[in-house]
Amino acid sequence: GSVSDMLSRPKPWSKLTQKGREPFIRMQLWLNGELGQGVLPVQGQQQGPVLHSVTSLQDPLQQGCVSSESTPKTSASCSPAPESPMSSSESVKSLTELVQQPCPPIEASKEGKPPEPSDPPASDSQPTTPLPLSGHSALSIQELVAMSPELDTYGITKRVKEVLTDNNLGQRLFGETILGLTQGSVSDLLARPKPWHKLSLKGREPFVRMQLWLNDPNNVEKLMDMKRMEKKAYMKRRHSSVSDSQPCEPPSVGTEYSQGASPQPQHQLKKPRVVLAPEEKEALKRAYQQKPYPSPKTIEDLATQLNLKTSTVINWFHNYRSRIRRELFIEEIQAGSQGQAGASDSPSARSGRAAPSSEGDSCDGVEATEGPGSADTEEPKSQGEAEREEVPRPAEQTEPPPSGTPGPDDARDDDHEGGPVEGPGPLPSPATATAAPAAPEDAATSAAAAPGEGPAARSSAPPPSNSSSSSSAPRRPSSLQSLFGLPEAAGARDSRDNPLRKKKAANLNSIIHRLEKAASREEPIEWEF
DNA sequence: TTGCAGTCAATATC
DNA sequence: GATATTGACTGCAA
Repeated sequence: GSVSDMLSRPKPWSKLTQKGREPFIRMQLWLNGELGQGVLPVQGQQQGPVLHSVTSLQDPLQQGCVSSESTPKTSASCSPAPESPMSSSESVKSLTELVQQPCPPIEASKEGKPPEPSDPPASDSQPTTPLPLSGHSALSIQELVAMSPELDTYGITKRVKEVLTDNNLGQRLFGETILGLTQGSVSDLLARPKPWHKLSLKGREPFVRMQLWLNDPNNVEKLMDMKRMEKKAYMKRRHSSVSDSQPCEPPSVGTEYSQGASPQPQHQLKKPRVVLAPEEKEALKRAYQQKPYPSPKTIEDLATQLNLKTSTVINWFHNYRSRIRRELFIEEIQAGSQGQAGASDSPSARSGRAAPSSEGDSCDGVEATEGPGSADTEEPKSQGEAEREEVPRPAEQTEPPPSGTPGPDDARDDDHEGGPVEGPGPLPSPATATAAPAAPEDAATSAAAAPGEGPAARSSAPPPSNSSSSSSAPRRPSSLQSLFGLPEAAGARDSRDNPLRKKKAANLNSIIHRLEKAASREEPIEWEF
């Protein structure tokens, strides 16, 4: 409990008593690998211990050791520089410099063959995950991450994208070689980087790796070499398989399967990927608009109505929530850059242009369509998707309770009280649902059940007409605005704003949900919106 | 138990 | 062929 508390709500150093500082010193030492068994007598070390490992880290990096010289696996070539005692602040500072060091022009040099990205997770004593490109030992990426200053994730990804495209390097290669991630993850990461402060330690790792890679003067050259080698290997394989007449390509799955004889295990076990039909997605989205946090009952109902597995529905909600959140992050960065306000985030914000990952569908089609700044960056491609998504805006339905009532339950239907969800059959019309905020379940599931239904009708339908409705309608935008620091300007009603508003509203629901949870805990909490 | 972050990997799209 | 999307999974924290 203490640990949890300390990790989530650390006090500033200056406010800590001598005793209170102790755990932090221990943590710092532990991060540096200097605290082995936890038996360190810390008393009186307020000055902060020496962080040798950090100092040893930077040298390899600065010396271009990030990726070892040609003979890969020999970490020897990059032996860390001699340690020099350094105070923690000094260490951190130099690390900061290291990681933030501007990225030098990319050019080529010679190759270092990266160790396979699939480094096994390390154990405690042998600090973990070596930097992919590096042969150098001493440093674990975790250490670097832990000590790393705030990085401009957006800027980093932007630069990485530039370098990759400029040099015609693929995400797959980059991901597998440098980050130890798959192509899809890389794509996602590059398109939708989260702000540094929203990232967990693990989530920061790829960014630190990218930064290090950017700082490596030979980065491109090394990747190029990798590429060449891959190609060679590929050709080789090809040739050999051709000459063997029996290509090693996977046998047609279909035939394999039909053979009852020896059903091949590996393949068999693979579950086919579920692909949700557009109507199903629409229905789920509608349900989400109603309830971002549906109760198990609602989920089940949804699953039944859509003929999906409940786990699929659950997963869908998880993914959707989390992706919506991410969309918001980017928008914060894009939109908030000037309005310091919401921007909260990393300095990254500055670069106004965003490479908005156009995915129309992915997150509600929510992206980009905001009015002011982004009009020009708009991607027509997603239009269609976004368009069809005139779903009711979540906020309209799940508006935050005007007063501190139990209202927030709006965002989550814990109890399913309202619940005449039943009947997979003809469901209550969406309009009904909307009009009856009191029966959230109903709303959610009915939303699912009426995919084709004109959402417009609903969106235009009077919002939960409670007393505040009339005033709240116009008011809502502004509250959102203050929450997110995003301009909701004039055209608020303009349909073009819909996606953005929906997204914001959805997030608002989520916040409400969390607030609600927090409220029940009665602990002081710092909220970050 | 629930929600989330991070990721994989199949599939869709460019 | 490269990149984007997205359902599923793992591990962790509350």
